[in-house]
Amino acid sequence: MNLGYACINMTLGEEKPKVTTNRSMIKKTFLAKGPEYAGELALLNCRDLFEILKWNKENGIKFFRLSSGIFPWASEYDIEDLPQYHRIKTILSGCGNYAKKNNIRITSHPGPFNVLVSPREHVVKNTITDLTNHGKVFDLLGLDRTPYNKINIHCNGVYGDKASALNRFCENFELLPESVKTRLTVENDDKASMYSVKDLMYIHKRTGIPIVFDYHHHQFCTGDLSEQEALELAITTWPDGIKPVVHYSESKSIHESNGKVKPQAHSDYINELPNTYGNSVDIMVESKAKELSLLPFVIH
DNA sequence: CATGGTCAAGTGGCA
DNA sequence: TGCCACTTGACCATG
Repeated sequence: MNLGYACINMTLGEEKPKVTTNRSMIKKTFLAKGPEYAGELALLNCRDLFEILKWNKENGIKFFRLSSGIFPWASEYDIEDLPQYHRIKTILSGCGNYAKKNNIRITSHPGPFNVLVSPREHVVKNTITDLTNHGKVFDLLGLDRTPYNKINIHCNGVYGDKASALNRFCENFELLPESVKTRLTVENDDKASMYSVKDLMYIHKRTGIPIVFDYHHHQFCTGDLSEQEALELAITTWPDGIKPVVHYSESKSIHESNGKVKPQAHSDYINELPNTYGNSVDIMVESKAKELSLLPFVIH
């Protein structure tokens, strides 16, 4: 079992200059400076990715979620056309080799704007663009084309007709490139009206993609399954030889005894690890304090 | 140099 | 109707 954290390393983020893979810019700046400047930021982001991977190795952390912001404004240009492309390619290749050599699992979680179930054509088109860029970056890293290196999304929409939406997911899945289809996973939601693990089984049966079980979300959208039932149903969707991933976080409102905070909000730290009921999984911990929150649980 | 207002994208839920 | 939360705070104009 490996514990992972998402996108940001707080420790390195406090160094000067700070180590981060999230350099970006507002639209106005992108329009003024163009993809060339985006490439400069991407190059720095990629260099810092290597620093974070080294930190992870030195601190016994073998699971990390890559930021979706590593290439700012990636939807507006082709990564291959950046003037820094060859340098970026070399660096990412080095990052991927380093991760593989040290058994660091890298995954990603593209944002809520990715809506493969949308009835609106331009939304699906934008989704395909963003997911394709994630697949490209994973290919540049030389990561496996399997859900070991997953690109994980939510459905992100119901439109009052879940069955139709699920169908659109499966139809639009076929429009994705192999770099994405081979890595894509889908995660249960944190709203009762949305998709439980049970709902997502329809997608798994039609496309074969695995389901990521989120413990925290499950509390708000059970699909009438117990935690153990939902977890183990999700686990059945993973291919042989690839350890399933689960997401774990604790409720901020419980940590702070504050009823005003939405129960869905994540806490800074975690008090415990989830019950895996004896199953072997990798656990992505989603907490505000990032790597700091999992250090107490990491065995060196 | 610190700080606060503002920031690409889609959707659902809530005041 | 408008804000917030979600993958993740970070950018940048102003003082």
